[in-house]
Amino acid sequence: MPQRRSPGAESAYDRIYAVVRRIPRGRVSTYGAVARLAGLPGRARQVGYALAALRDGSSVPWHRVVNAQGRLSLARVGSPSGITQRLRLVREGVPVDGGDRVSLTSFGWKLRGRT
DNA sequence: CCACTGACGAGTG
DNA sequence: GCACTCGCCAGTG
Repeated sequence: MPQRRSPGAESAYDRIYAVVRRIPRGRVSTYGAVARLAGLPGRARQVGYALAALRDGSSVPWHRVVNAQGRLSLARVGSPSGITQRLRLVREGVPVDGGDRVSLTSFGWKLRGRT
């Protein structure tokens, strides 16, 4: 093991993963929102970087994170995982249109839990 | 150390 | 809705 971390000092990645794990099934959140909830306002890019570092089989529901426009960024960059993301979302009941977009208005994760 | 890239966001035209 | 700019930060060469 490389280095031991100081107690209470979690890495930014750990906090990001912790937030993503809290996104309810059938709902989606955005990179910016996750960053903010993780205590990293303005660092949405780092959220994307953290998710990109995830491996298959991780307990982090990364497919529930889309960009601020409601688009599947993964599909936008032509990544094959975009198909997986779309499939998983639809399977959870989140409709994805032909432009790889989801309605944040209806399915965006709101802490208020309004329906 | 510098330049470039990338699962992003907000602002402007 | 689209194109462009700037801000942010980690990783790579």
